[in-house]
Amino acid sequence: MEPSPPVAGDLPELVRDLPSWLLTQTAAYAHRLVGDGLAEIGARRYHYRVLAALAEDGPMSQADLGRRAGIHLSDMVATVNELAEQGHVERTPDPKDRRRNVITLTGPGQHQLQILAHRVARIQDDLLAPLAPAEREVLTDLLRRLLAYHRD
Amino acid sequence: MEPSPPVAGDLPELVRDLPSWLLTQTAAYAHRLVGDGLAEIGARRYHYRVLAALAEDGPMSQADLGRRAGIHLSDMVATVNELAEQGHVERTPDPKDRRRNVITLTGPGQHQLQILAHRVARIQDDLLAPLAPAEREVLTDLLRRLLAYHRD
DNA sequence: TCGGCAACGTTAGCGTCACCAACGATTGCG
DNA sequence: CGCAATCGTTGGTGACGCTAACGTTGCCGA
Repeated sequence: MEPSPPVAGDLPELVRDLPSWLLTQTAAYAHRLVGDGLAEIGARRYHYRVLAALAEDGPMSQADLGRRAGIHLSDMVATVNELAEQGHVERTPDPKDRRRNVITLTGPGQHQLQILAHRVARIQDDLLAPLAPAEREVLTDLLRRLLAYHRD
Repeated sequence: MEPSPPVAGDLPELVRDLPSWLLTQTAAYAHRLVGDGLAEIGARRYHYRVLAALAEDGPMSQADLGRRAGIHLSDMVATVNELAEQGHVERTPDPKDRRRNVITLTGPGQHQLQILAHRVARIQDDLLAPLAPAEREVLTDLLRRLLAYHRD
């Protein structure tokens, strides 16, 4: 379902300790944990992002939603299709602007978001299992700063 | 050349602060930095890993090399092809075992490895730019522990 | 000694993720 | 009023790591 992370147990020294290597490897595990965890209940990462955005900001056009959730416009089509099929969102034409679809979170969608959020939270715990609470704080803080820096 | 990292400037709260999100996002930037940096001189990540493995352990079969560098057997074909075309490795049939190719690092290959290693080191610096030396240590330590844990 | 199993290298193809290009339909600005 | 921009949609790209299949070659036990 998800590609496994690279099995590299013990790479060359010149690679093993590179921060970029450590980052991409741990990210691969994180990615798989989340992907598998969501797949178990028939969901995807994109679903979670979209539902979260809708819950926080209310109904909006497909394009706005994509921007809000960091999902490419052309990938929104399938994502909204899937969520609509599952009954978690509704896609209705905007009468005020007939180019647009308005995407609305349904009741079941709100419930699904809770389920996904709960599951995702548990996965974070699995991910950070070997770290003490204070260390988890340190890690997320460092990553947040790195991310902010590179986002410019 | 490389897919850009997700542009998500300001995702929903339910996503923004997840460790798995921070990890995969920073990893995406790291990945792109390295990929772009190597592409500028006509190299790939795989090239660096293969050359590093050869430099450390000497000539070996294509399969062993793949295992050592954490590269799938079926991806080794193209990788070795490219490196051989560039004259950085040599692929010779093993007279002792005619199933095998023995891959050898050439002189120019050693030189190329130095170039790549230097470039990669500079990229690590770009990546960690916003962090103080001590913080960099903390980050790599935490990541190393995460990785060791999930590798089981 | 030889029959079958295992390893090697190779080709082909998949699935995910994020992307780009192009298109018709619609809107809104100058 | 016409032209540019936006919206949703389709189809395709490229990197990455994977699986499946196949012919060749080596090895080991009966």
